[in-house]
Amino acid sequence: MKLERQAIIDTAIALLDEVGLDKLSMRRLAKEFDVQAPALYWHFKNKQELLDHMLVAMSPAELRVPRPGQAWDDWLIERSRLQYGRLIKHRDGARLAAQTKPTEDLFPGLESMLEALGAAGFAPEEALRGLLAISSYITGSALEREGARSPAAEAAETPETAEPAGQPDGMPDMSQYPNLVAAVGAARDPDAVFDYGLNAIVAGMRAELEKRGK
Amino acid sequence: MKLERQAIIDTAIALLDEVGLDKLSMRRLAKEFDVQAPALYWHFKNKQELLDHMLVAMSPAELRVPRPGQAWDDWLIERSRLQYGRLIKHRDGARLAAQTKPTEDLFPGLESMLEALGAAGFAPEEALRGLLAISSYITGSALEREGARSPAAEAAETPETAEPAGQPDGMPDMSQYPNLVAAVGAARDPDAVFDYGLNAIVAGMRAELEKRGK
DNA sequence: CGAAGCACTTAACACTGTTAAGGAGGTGGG
DNA sequence: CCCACCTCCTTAACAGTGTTAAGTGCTTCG
Repeated sequence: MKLERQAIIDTAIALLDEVGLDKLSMRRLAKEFDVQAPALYWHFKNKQELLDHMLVAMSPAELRVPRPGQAWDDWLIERSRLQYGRLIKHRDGARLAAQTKPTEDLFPGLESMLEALGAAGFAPEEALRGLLAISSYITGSALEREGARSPAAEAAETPETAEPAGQPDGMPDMSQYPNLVAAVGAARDPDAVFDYGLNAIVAGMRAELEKRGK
Repeated sequence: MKLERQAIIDTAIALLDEVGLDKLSMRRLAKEFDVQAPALYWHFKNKQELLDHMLVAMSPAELRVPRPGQAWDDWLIERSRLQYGRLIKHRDGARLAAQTKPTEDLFPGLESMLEALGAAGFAPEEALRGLLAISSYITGSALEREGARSPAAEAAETPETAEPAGQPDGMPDMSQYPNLVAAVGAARDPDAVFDYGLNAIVAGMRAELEKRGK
């Protein structure tokens, strides 16, 4: 395989899916190209730069603008879902996003989105504020999702059938937490939780727009 | 200083503020106690366990329940702000939260909150869904905030030099991004951005409650 | 033919988390 | 009194990390 910038990025992403972020080392990545680790430093000045570009490669370039005739809120939700999907599609994708500061490669996409929202009636500051809130929410949700499992979901993992066996060691006494037990179902479907908050933020933006429209 | 579990956690947090997450090593922490690094492994089975407890120590134990007479939404917002504040108060606090899965130490707090929301009329699943969304939003926002700076704010400075063999982008020409430039002010005040999304999610919960109340 | 630059190698540095084995200090029991 | 035991820490070491410095073939060009 040829050793070029984009090839390295792609292979690194594939390797990330395979071994996870912790085991993704320069030496391990170099091995994928039958090359010594320092060779990578000719193409990237350090590991962080490589990670940055991996994240950019994961971020959707599509949907920077609504489809023809699509309402701004439908488009925003669709795009956010897509971005969320990209993050959780790759192993440790959110953790990667967490330790990577955004590069200026995102500027063009951001600009297009601001323009689209501007066409819908938003002032640039309003639009950016909404986009930032959504962006934070997306990475936070993806993070919580891949955090092995959310605490409530972990509680749900106790098989109902194991009840007579008593509490397995390490498992706390769930009867202390009746509300939590009753609520566990909500955490079972992380996509629903994500949509819930996403819709709320978009609704907030819509309210702002309507109020100002009057 | 005595070498006890809680003392280690507290010192580790202080050290985190001082040197940052990347430089927070077991050897460095041990030095704070005039002790060799492996001594810490008598108190914690590994570094991750220590990190977990650091995060718990940062999470607010107060406000698990509304003040007397306080409306549920005011309480929820206040508590969320508090938690957000705790995260950004410590250096790399959000990054720490990002690489730490929640432990069951959070169960009691969660249970109290579910109970409080239940008293306000929420079904357990609704309440948990809202809390999870808010929690995601908090860590995501804190993360984005400490990510040095938001992309737009970064655009405001830009003392960068050109890349060697990179894309022909060269120096970012900000005039290409008029909307972004116009919106930069919104990113200047991250607290306002945070409040914006937080209010939106809480408003979503309120709407759900009112709809069901009719 | 020689210079220049690219793309890589080998060797090494300064770290990291973590384990194994052992030793000092105190406590309790026979 | 002495030996065993437990707690808490030490020293030594392992396997691995990101990263830099110096050197080596290879291609391309003047």
